Amino acid sequence: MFFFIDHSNGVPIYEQLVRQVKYAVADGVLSSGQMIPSVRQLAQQLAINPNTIARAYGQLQTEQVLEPLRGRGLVVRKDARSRCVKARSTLLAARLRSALEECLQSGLSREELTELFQTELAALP
Amino acid sequence: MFFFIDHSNGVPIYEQLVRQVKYAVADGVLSSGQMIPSVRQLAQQLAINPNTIARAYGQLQTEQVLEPLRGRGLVVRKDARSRCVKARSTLLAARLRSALEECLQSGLSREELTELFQTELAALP
Amino acid sequence: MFFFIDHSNGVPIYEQLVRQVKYAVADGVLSSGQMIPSVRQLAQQLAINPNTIARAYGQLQTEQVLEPLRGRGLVVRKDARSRCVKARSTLLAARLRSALEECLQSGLSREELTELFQTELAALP
Amino acid sequence: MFFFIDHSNGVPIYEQLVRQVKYAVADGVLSSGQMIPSVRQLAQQLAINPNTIARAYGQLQTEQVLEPLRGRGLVVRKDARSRCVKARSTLLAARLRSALEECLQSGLSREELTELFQTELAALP
DNA sequence: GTGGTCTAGACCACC
DNA sequence: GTGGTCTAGACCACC
Repeated sequence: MFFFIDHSNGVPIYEQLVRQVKYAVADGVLSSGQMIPSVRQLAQQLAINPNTIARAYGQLQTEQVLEPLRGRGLVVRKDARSRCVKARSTLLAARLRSALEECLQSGLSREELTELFQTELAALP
Repeated sequence: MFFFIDHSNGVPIYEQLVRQVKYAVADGVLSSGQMIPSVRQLAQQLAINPNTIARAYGQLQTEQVLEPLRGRGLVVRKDARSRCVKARSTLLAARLRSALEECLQSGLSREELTELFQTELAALP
Repeated sequence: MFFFIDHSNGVPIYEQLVRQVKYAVADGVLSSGQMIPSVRQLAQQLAINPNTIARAYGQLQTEQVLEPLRGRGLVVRKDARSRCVKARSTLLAARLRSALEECLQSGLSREELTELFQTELAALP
Repeated sequence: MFFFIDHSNGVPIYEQLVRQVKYAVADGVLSSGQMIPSVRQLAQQLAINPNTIARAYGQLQTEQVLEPLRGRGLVVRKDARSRCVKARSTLLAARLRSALEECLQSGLSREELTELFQTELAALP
């Protein structure tokens, strides 16, 4: 699977999972009707407490991204993609905006910030 | 004074204070030898518990940004600025980088990301 | 457990704990991966406020001696020993040096000081 | 004068002064009947709050090391020397002992400690 | 007046 | 269960 957990960045693990599932659906990597890994399987794979996975999956059901397939597991809802695309925009914009705000409040000029953006973007794989 | 506390963003208050003091020193808003507000005074002004301020000030001493004038208060160390400029770069770069990483991992292309950056930057005051 | 708190020597309790944990790791009494007592447990055992323990544990994380297993507790980092050996040397040398300095500045000769050292060392259990 | 104040070692300034006066008397650098600097003069010279000097001098009177010379200042009592020699022994022995105790408790062997002692002693001016 | 430490206890996220 | 943060308030040394 394609989930990456960062144990050290302070973002709750279940929250990282929720986001990554949404991103995968938005991006089409996970498509409607597709089954996602079982709680146990993913817990083992990521070496994470099953409760944490369950919590993420629960939230994704509440947010109408996943739905249970009677006794067999969870699948991506067929109306999930547009919802996830929207969610992704919102989440990313908010994340980026708050980083930019901190930069400007720290005294960085817009020019310095733009330069920093380009440097960092270029440095990413 | 020029400190703004966001009680809702999950970042610990003492951590927000530590950063903002560093930014202020880096930016020259606080300069060497200058006294910073007393624990009690700042606590009252920000409506925050004095212990929380003291914790931030303690950390800033450990990081050699502030030094005590025994019994009189805390001042910015004379060698603090370059240290804070460096710290600011590190902190902001890390913050921005992790936001960009999330954007790219979510499936956004570099072009979309650059566009998002410009939109968000333009929207900020 | 093997921690001893001296409430009367002026050294902050959390600082005594930080040192003793470092010494225990340096000495191999605590080894990598080993869990340390929980905040509440140690607080009860030493009849100390949990906050004080938490403060010491927090500092030990900052200094990369301990790391969290989220939701389960704190363990000694696997690279902590060499760090603690170094820290122990530094701490003890500084402590001893400052005692020796005071002795010499007081007018004691090196011979008298050496004699005092031997007497005191012999008197210790 | 021959007083050295270390603002960074945590020992209260007045306590440093009290000790140093006792050491000077014990060592014969200050002898009976000799006047010591006035509160104001010493405060200015050491760039220290006069209250702090006054507190140290007060304690030295209580401990029968100094006595007032009606309206003209403080002098070393004529019976002060033996008292100070005794005090010096006690103070230095206690200081050294507590350093040695910490060393042994940290896991250092007596041999390592003796070696450390010799190294540190040799390194002092 | 200043900061530093500690206690007591609440609340939180995570597991 | 775990640690982390914060509030409230006491007490201390120092100036």
